Amino acid sequence: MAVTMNDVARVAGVSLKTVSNVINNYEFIRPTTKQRVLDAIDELGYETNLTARSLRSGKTSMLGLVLADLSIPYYAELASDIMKAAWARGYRVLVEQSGNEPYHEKAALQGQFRTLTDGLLFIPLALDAEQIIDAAGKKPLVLLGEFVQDPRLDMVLIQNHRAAAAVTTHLLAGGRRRIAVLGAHDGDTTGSNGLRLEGYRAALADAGVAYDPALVVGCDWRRDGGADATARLLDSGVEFDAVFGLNDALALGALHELLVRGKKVPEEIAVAGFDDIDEARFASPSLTTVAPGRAEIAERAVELLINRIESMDASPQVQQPEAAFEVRVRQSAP
Amino acid sequence: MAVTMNDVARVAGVSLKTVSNVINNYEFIRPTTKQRVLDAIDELGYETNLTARSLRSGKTSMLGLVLADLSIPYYAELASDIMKAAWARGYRVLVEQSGNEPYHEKAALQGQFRTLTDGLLFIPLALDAEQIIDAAGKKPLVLLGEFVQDPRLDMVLIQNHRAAAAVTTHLLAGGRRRIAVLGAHDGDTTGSNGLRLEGYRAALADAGVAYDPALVVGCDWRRDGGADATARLLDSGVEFDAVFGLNDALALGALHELLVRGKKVPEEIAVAGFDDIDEARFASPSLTTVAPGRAEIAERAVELLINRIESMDASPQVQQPEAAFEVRVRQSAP
DNA sequence: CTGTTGGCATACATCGTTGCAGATCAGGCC
DNA sequence: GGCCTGATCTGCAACGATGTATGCCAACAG
Repeated sequence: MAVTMNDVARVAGVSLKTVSNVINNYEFIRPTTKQRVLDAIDELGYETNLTARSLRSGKTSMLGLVLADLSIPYYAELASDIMKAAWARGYRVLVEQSGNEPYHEKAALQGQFRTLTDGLLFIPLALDAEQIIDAAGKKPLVLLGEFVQDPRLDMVLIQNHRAAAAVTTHLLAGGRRRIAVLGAHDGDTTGSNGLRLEGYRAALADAGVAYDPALVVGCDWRRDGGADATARLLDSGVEFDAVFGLNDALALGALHELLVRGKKVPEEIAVAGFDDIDEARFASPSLTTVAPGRAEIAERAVELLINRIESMDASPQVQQPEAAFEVRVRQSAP
Repeated sequence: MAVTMNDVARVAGVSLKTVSNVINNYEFIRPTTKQRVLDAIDELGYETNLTARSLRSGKTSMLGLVLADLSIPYYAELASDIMKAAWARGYRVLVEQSGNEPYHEKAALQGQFRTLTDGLLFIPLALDAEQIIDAAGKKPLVLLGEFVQDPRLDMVLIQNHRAAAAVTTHLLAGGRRRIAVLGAHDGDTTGSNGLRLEGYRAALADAGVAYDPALVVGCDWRRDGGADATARLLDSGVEFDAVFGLNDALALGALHELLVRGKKVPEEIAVAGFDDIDEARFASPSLTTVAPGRAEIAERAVELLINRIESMDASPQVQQPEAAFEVRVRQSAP
């Protein structure tokens, strides 16, 4: 039913392969022939069947992207950047939502899904490095966001530790001494939660402020997690003059809860987050946070992955570039 | 290099076609044979090459989704729902960002991209019905969100008019009489902007409140558009006691600007939006808005599209189901 | 006139599957 | 025994493109 190269060839009066050559910009084609083919393509409305091309060439020109859920703003914004970066290089992106479940993450790493892509960008949340290495096939894989960090894997690093320290230092500079942390448990040292918590502790130590585990509250990295944790903190009677949400969703949830409880932000309690999602600028008060270099992360990750794809053999050396971060000071913690 | 059915067949000691039959759950296979094949698949780590299957079968089991940008929360949340609905039916979703540009929208409708999908979900922003019909190929197409509405096209309808009227009525019931509208120009009657504006006017008329064009401010449907428009409104000296953002981003932008300017919300000025994005619940004050039935829209659209795909010939009748809406009353306009 | 070169076009095999049309074989029935 | 039925398995030809090898012809050198 669809128009094929064969049809075009017949109309143009050339062989099928010549049509293929025209489409692929083969050098040695007489201009007149080329024009005849192009006219035929136009006339018939021919479009190359990418499926067939993929089968023959072994490349799909698609990248897989595995993340928890697009309804989470940080991932959505990152996905948007990634798609633009990939597009600019002639690749499309096939998104797979893992829902943060190990089962789905593993399925995405192994599953048939992989046969549709030339390589995979993966934001691991539930699996650890060992499991990822076990599950991953031989196709190129680049990790993002480093809940996981491992010398055997390509990844683009967020400077969790230093960025978190920078935010904490900013809060300390504002005179805050009792800074609550939302989204980690006392003792976490790995993953984004652990690294950010460590950054926080390092900043405290630098400033000579004591670390109080009572100020550290674990919860889901979502708005309602942040709100709940803040409520618990307030109810517990622990004193604090600032809240550091380990991501913006947590901070925004905290902000909401504080305002509901009649606390003045930032006068009584300052609030800071991590990620600089769009929403942070428009919260009331606007949210102080740290931008982890999202666009740069997307760009680097896509670039790294495509390099791996297009030169499979070369450079077996693992790469782990770091993105630059920047503290964005706004009203919630001036 | 990759393991193929042929390899599996050799190991299992059966024909290639039998392997295929096992994979496709062909009925008449001796259990022992089936087991032998499954064992071989396991042993070799065979995975079906979906590209080859697509070529042979003519189906890709992928749906295209064209929207402006995933960094816009409403689209991201809708995309997430659509992907889940599609997944549940054995389809994947290939997202294409149009950036709200006619050129990109047209490319997405026609381009080679379509050869990778069995059908398309399309949220048109820049093209009108005529252009869409011209550009679209013969593959199934379902429109969402109806900036465009046309009897020749399948689509899932948002009840723009009635939902906007309901929100307006809610504001009126709260005693507001000077309700500013952000995101439409006086006189708009088509598209989401026009339909929502008409709903607003209808509600005013019902309540016997005069319509004042000075209260209607056009702008980009984004947070900063809403903030700017609100600033202009305040500066212009026009009196108003409520703001109705034609989507939540506008309303949140307005909310932000009002608070920055020291206005009390909702005491002095009430704010309401449209979409019920996640963020609305966690704004401070939380945002009154109308939920257009996002999950239902996603579900219906995917269902409709897949029905079209799987029975191309049947039911040439255009379908345009309507999703149920619901006003969500929160603090910004109690 | 023959041999070589280079531009241009073609034929054929092939990528990994699935649809179609048998082939084979055991069991049941007359 | 011959024939039919239905379960089980197989071979061949596609799907629509591209890589490789090669053919053909004009131009040009010897």
